[in-house]
Amino acid sequence: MRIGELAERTGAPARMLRYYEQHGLITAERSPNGYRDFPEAIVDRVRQIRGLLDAGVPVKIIKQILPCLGSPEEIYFPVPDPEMLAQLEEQRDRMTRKAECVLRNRDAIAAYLERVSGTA
Amino acid sequence: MRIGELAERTGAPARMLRYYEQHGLITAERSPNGYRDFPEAIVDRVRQIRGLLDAGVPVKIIKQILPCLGSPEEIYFPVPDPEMLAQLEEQRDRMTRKAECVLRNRDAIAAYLERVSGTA
DNA sequence: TCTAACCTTGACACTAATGTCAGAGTCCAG
DNA sequence: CTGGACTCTGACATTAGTGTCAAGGTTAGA
Repeated sequence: MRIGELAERTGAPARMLRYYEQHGLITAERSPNGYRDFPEAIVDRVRQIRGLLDAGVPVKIIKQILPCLGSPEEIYFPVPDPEMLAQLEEQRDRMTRKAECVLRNRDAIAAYLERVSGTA
Repeated sequence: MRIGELAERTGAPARMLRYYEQHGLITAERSPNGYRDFPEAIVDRVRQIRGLLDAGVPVKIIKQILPCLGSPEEIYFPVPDPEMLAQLEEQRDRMTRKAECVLRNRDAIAAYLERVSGTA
């Protein structure tokens, strides 16, 4: 599919799709006319990227962790570089803390809303 | 306490503390010499701010939700503005989705690490 | 008293993620 | 075959969060 359709289906502006491609988050074939040609599967990938971005995970990190997610059959398990493994472990723990923090504060908001609605 | 001590105790550079003050996330008295004078309680507040920022919550939102968290006895429950309540509800749901997304991807990383360590 | 360490404000720079616009090529539909 | 819709690249603008530096005031200690 072309970039317009992908944009429409994912909600990501075409500008961002080019940006993601430029930064190696997604790849696209090129039609003879130079237009990007995305495979169907890219839709989910873009949704995942958007989710991670929205969750505050920066592009650099997403690029690192994307290969570990989805389509595991595509992965070679290419003698995992120990440095990268360390980064992944750190990232995992970081995301744990991040989630905890978000949930803690969400609960605080929820509690506040409870109190207010109870008062009303 | 002065800004240097606060910076040291929170890990936030003094530059950022001024930034937070400028954006209304924290407040400080002023000593006669013009130096900021922070109360003890600000330490936790700054830690909370840092946590939220690290979790990808922008300053604007933090400013909105901070009054709802901590020290509830300080809050007047000032006829909660319905528009703000709506924003808070949206923020709560947003944070739920955010946490889910982060956890989902963290689990994917964890699973990957499991596989690799199992293979090793 | 002088120096070092602290504080002040203000300015400039940078990165990440986006928006937007310009100029040019492509393609379909009338 | 022409106009409108789509695509391409590239450049510039913007916002948030930070880093850093300059020029100056304050203060504590040798």
